[in-house]
Amino acid sequence: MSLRHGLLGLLAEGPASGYDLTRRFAELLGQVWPARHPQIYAELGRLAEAGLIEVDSHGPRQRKAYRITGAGLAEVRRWLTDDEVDHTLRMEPLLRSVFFWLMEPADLAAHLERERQYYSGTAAAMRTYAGAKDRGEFGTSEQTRSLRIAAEAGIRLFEALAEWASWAERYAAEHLTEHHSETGHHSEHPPALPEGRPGSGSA
Amino acid sequence: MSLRHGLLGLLAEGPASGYDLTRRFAELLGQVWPARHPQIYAELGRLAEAGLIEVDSHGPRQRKAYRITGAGLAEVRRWLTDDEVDHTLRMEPLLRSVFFWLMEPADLAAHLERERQYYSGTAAAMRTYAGAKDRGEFGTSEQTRSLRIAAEAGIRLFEALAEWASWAERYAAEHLTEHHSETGHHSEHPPALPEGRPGSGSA
DNA sequence: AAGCGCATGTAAAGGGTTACATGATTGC
DNA sequence: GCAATCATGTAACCCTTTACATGCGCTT
Repeated sequence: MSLRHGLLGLLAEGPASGYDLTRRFAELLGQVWPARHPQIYAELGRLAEAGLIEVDSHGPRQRKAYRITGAGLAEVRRWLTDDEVDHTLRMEPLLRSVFFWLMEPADLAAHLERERQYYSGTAAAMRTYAGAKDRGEFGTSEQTRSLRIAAEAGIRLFEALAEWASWAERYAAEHLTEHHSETGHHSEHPPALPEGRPGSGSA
Repeated sequence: MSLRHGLLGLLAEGPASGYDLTRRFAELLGQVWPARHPQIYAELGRLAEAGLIEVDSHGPRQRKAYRITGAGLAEVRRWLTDDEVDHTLRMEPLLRSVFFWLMEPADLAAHLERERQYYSGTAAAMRTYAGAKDRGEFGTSEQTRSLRIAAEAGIRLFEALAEWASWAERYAAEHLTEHHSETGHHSEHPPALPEGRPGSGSA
């Protein structure tokens, strides 16, 4: 459960309301840790009850800003230094790639081309953003420096994916097109499998 | 909900039991789409009820293998070609990176070094695996080719992350160590929070 | 006064993990 | 016979999303 710590981390920069945090999460963290407002409001309630944050001010409309407490700040720091990193990755596009052999070559080529464009577009947007930071357009605070590091990860990740998609297009064209019908028709049942394999190893 | 389609995709290769699929998910897909056995058994039940898979055979012990149906095969293919790709990424290590400014420089350096090792180790393991595939050690079926493409994504992704961690170590040493002390000394407590900014916009 | 965007929430359902429970077979 | 492993499942809980609901304040 990292949403808790993500919220504490953002609040470490200064007071903010649930609404602020929702937008901040979407803009800044949406790419690596999505969170919708109901979850954020609920978590803020729990954080307040645990004494890690407290109400800072009430503003116009029903606006309610929270402030991090000493205990809260200690807790983010404990998380950052002591808690084990969870390397679990969940990425639908890569799950799909395992099943590319089930696709028609033409569909696969189109798919990979769309993916390539998506990744390189995202990488480009991040590169632009990082460039602005490097020119000091967001100041030179330590928060900004951290964000610059995060942006660099995004750039490298999405560039790697764009290059992968491009590589995969070529690889598939070479290795995955067989005599595969030009008719658009394909066999009802895929290659029947070696039956059984009850306790077989795999990989 | 991609677990459903992941299971169908694996079953497209041939009949398998919940137990087989659990291990297959862990070995093959654990890195991009984790799934535990209770979730898998539950989903298999739903898939069978929906007519997308059916019981193929009962084996020793209580083993119960499923086989994909024509409707199931059509459904995976529909997913692969028609369903929009969900690019949502969830990656705790990158979430953390946004909050690096809250860490002691020494702790951060240690953290980044551990991360670098983790990523380059994982990339190396995948490279070895891909090499075996390239030497034809797993045959030359279309399934194997697909897996080779997926492995390539893993290699590139983890290599990119390893290089990022290495870059971040240098960047942090240069930009994130306060007055850039050559003394190796740093203050006990990082910058006290800028108070205030109640209703401020963000980003 | 109408409409939009701000701002906060609740309810219900879905997806996913952890812990618990149980029985069958194989190998020693 | 005993232990290890195969194999399946249930129950409870937690995390996350979607849909619904409401009210305030600003602009036109």
